[in-house]
Amino acid sequence: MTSVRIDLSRSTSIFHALSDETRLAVVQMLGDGERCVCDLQAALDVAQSRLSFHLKVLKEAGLVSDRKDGRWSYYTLVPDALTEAHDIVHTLASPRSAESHALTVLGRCCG
Amino acid sequence: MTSVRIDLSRSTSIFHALSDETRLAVVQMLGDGERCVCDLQAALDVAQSRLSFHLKVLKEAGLVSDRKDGRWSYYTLVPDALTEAHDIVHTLASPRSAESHALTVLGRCCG
DNA sequence: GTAATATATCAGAAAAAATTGATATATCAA
DNA sequence: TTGATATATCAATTTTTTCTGATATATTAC
Repeated sequence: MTSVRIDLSRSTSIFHALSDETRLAVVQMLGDGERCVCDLQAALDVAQSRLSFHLKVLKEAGLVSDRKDGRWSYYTLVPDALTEAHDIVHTLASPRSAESHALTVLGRCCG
Repeated sequence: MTSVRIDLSRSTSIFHALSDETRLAVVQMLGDGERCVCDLQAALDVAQSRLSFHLKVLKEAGLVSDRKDGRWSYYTLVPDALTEAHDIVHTLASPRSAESHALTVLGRCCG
């Protein structure tokens, strides 16, 4: 199994992005595929500037990406980012050398 | 594959607990096994009340448990909690019905 | 007993994150 | 062109989180 060293701040950034109910709901909706902001807003019933703020947090954490088409912005999950999050959690659950404070990701654990 | 419905607030609580470098470092150390607070403090070089605060956040999220023995408190990872975190992330990466806002955990994806 | 140690908790300060309402920008429709 | 729509951003405020220093409690050592 490959082993990749990552930094704690990347990990906390991802977890922080996932630590809010509105943002999790967005991620959940995007799990079904690309959505425009207007659809997210209609489904989640949040103020427009607030949704925009949360989308920015997700984007800065690398969890979603966006593209513009006409008047609409479409957001999509970045599949690698969730895989990364998955691997980090998996790694946290596994023992490693006590003296190493750098987090060593163990690599893909499932298909 | 079994499918368990969980709530968003449980998920955000877990992710919030993991969204801090000190707390991640603690989780990492506990990955090797139980540690007393004094050992964590020595290794992480943080103020005592600050470490105590972070341990409380982890404990309230159900990620660690503690036991008292004489003057010392020992903290351990709660293995089920990391498995739960792992499953939640795994679930987030998978499509599900758009109208369901409850997060449906797909179940164990790897041994 | 007294002193030292390990830890938790508390109050206040500081820092960070989230919310709100307003405004700006671009695009499209009429 | 005028007006409406989709979205982003900004400033001000509010809320939440974190940090610090002090104090409290229990345990053990002397």
